[in-house]
Amino acid sequence: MTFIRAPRGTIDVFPERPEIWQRLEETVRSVCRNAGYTEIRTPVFEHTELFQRGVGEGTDIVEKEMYTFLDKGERSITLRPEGTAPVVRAYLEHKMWAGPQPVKVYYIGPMFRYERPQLGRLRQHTQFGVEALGSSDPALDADVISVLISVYQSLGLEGFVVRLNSIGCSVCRPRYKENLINLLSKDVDELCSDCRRRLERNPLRVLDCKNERCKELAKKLPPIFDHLCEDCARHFRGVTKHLEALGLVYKLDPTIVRGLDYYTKTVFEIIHSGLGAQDALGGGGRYDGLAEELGGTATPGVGFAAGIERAVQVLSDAAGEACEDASNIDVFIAAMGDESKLQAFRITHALRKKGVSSDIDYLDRSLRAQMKYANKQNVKTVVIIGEDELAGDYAIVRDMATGEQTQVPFGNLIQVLAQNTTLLR
RNA sequence: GUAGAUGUAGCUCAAUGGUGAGAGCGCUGGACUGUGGCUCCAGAGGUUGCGGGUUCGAGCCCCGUCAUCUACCCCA
Repeated sequence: MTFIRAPRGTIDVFPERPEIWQRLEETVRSVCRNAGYTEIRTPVFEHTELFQRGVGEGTDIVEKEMYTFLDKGERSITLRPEGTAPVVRAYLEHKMWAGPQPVKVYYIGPMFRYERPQLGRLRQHTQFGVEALGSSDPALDADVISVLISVYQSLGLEGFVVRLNSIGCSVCRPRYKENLINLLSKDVDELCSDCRRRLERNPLRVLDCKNERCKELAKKLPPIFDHLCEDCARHFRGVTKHLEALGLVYKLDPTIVRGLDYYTKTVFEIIHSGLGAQDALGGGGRYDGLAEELGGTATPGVGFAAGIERAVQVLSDAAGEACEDASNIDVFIAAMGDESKLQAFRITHALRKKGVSSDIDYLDRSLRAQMKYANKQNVKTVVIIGEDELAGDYAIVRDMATGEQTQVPFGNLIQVLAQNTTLLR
């Protein structure tokens, strides 16, 4: 019988990491609340069609990365690979367009993609994100971007860069693509094999190829900024104007494209050098055509998604081993003998009711071993109870930092420990 | 889907094709019948990922397979 391991591309979060996760999630919630976003929780699985239509048939996500299966009712179900399409689905399904606009929501939850795992890439990972629906105001694009930045700033993270681009709309993007194809087709033989494929499927991707020769050719190509239609150009100027009004630093980058079909106009990424090849902490953009694509009323929207695991990675690198010595409990009660142990059990539970975290030995260990254990747990105060103490109606309270011990009558013990603990905290 | 690297104790790693596969850390116990950290002693813990092959003999060489890591494609 072989041992069952976690499936490929999944992880257990447990050593010191949960603390970073909690801090991150709390920060996301408070920053979002502060900016007027309310939480939305959508299902972890949806009808496969939602992603086929929303994310796009030609995308890698839909083409080869979805966890899709038939349920017992023969429905095709897919574990959500991303959060935007489900949120837009919920917006349409609950007729949120009939209420006050814009609708600003945020989410935190697991996403699933069937990929080969590597640094910063898992099959189940967690994203937080926001979506703002019902307005095409460029100020809203800037609002969304500012939330993303604020989360990392609030966490004290440094060294991230925001990259910004516009990929136009259904009017100007096809024209630009056509232009690229014309310009590149005479150099087809010089492109790498990937780019030759890209030229047919998504010419914009040639712009951010890592191949040296392709980069040279890409440099000669005109940036998309020069080819935006009047509407898109004006919108883009609006976004940069609002970012600058907040003093937010960004880098214009005509090479960023995005892997999902629904993006229009604004697209952006936030990257960090400590992440390896997958250097994006998060990314997003505007998706003015998505609601209609899903069969609903036309509704503009803008949002982003960011990876929790990736943020945890850079945060824990930054923190180093600083947060190692946190203890789980305030007071450990070491006891010898059946009667003392029963007394210790009572005291432990009485302490917990007072808000003092406390625990006892469950392995019938010697006093020495119990002390050793308490020390390993970084407990600040140990209470010692044996026959002598029971007979004398007191307990020994030991301060583990100084080694000082005092005798405290059982009658005062709870109160003394409670006071002690608040002082030590 | 493709490529490379790596699989030996709980962890990090040793071991020219040759005796019974070792060390450090960790864990448990003891020296100290009732007092942690330091020190010393002892103990537990291994199908060398799995399956074949070559060989008198394989942890080591060969083939296959699985897993992990990193990278490509692409993305959080």
